[in-house]
Amino acid sequence: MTVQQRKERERAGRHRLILTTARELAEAEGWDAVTTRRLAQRIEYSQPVLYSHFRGREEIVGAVALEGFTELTAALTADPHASVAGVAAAYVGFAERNPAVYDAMFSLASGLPFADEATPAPLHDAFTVLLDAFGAVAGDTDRGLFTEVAWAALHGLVTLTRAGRLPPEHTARRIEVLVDRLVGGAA
Amino acid sequence: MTVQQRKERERAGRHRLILTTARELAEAEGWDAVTTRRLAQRIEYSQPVLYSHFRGREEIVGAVALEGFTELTAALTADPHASVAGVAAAYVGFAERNPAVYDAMFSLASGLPFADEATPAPLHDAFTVLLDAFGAVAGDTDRGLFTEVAWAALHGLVTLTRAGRLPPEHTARRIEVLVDRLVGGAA
DNA sequence: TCCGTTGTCTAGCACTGCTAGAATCCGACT
DNA sequence: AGTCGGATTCTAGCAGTGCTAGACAACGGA
Repeated sequence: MTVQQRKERERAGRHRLILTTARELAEAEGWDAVTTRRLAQRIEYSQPVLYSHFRGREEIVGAVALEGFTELTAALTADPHASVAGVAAAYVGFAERNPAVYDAMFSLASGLPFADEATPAPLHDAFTVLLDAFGAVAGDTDRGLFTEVAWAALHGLVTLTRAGRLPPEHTARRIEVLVDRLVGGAA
Repeated sequence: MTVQQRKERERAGRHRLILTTARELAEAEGWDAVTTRRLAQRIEYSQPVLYSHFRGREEIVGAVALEGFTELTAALTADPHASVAGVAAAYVGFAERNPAVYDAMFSLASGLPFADEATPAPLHDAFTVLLDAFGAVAGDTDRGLFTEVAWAALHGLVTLTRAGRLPPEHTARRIEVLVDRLVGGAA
C-alpha cells in the first residue's frame, strides 16, 4: 500500500511542478515561450511525461487559469468590507501582478467552460464575489447583468492596457472614472 | 514606362488579393488557419511571394487590422448625429460582423503602434470619432480619459462575449446598461 | 539574338504539439 | 535470491508552423 501511496504522492508533486513551472515560464517570457519541449526540459523530464498528466498544452493553460480564479477570488475577498472602488482596484491589481495568469484565464484558449452548467466552482466563486460587490450598486438594474457589464469594463481596461492600446500611466484615474459612473448612475 | 506601370498595377492587385484572402480565411476559419502555406495556396503563388509584399505574417495581420480601423470609423460615422447609444451599438455591431478583423485590430499581435506619435491615421481617426461621441457626455471628467474608459468597457463586452465568457443573448441589454451609467453619471 | 535584371519557385532550416513503440526500472512472487 | 510482469519513462519520429537561401525561369532592352 505504502508503495502505491508514495507513487501517488510523487505523481502529485510532479503535477504541481509542471503547473508552477509553466506559470513561472509564462510570467517570465509569455505563454508563447511555454512550449512542451522547454517545459519538459525545465522539469527535467521528457515531453511525453506532460501528456501523462494533461491531455495537451491547452489543458495545462486551463489548469493554471483555474488556480488563477481561486487566487483572484482570494484577492477580491482580502478586504471583506471593500467598497466597489476597492474591489475594482483589487481586480486590476491582480491582473497587473499576474499578467500571464490573467491571459490564461481570459484571453487564451483554456478549454474552461464559462457560462455553462459545467462551469468549475472557482470561476463561479470569483463571479459571486463580483456579484456581491457590484450587485449592491445595481439599483433597479438586474444585478447579474450589471455585474457582467462592470466586469467587462474592468476587463477591457486591463486588456487594452496590457496590449499597449492604452498608456498605463493613468490606469488608476480610469478606474476612478469608471467606478464613479457605475456607482453614480444608481437610481 | 507602361511596362513598369503594368507591373506595379499587377503587384498592387496581388497585394490586395493577399489581404482579402487572408481576411476571408480568417473570418471563415479563424486566424490560426491563416498559415503562410494555406494563404499562398489560395492566392495560387508560392510562400516566398508573401514575403515580397510583407515582412512576415504579423505584418499581414497588421495590414488587415489597418483596413479594419478605416471601416470601423466609417461604421461609427454612418449616422452623423448618432447618440452615444447609437455609437456604442455600432461599435459592438462592427465587432460582431467582423470578428476576425476585430481580433486583428485589438487582440492579436499586429505590430501597430497605438498611443504613440507613430500611430497611423486610421487608428487616430477611429479614436477621434469615439472622442466626439463620448466626449460630449464626459461632464467634468477629462474627455480623453472618459472616452478611453467607455471604449474599454465596450471592448470588454465584445471580447468576453466572443471568448464565450458572457452569454451572447443579452448583449443589447448590456450595452443599454453601460450607456445608461456612462451618460447618467454626467455631473 | 543574346544579356541581365527581375521575379518566382523549390528545397530546406529550426521550431511547434503530439504520439507510437522501444527500453528500462522496480515491486512482487516463487 | 532470482526472475517475471507491469507500470513508467524515454527515444525517435510525424505533420505542421514561419521564414529564407539559392537555383531557376521569364522577359524587356540592346
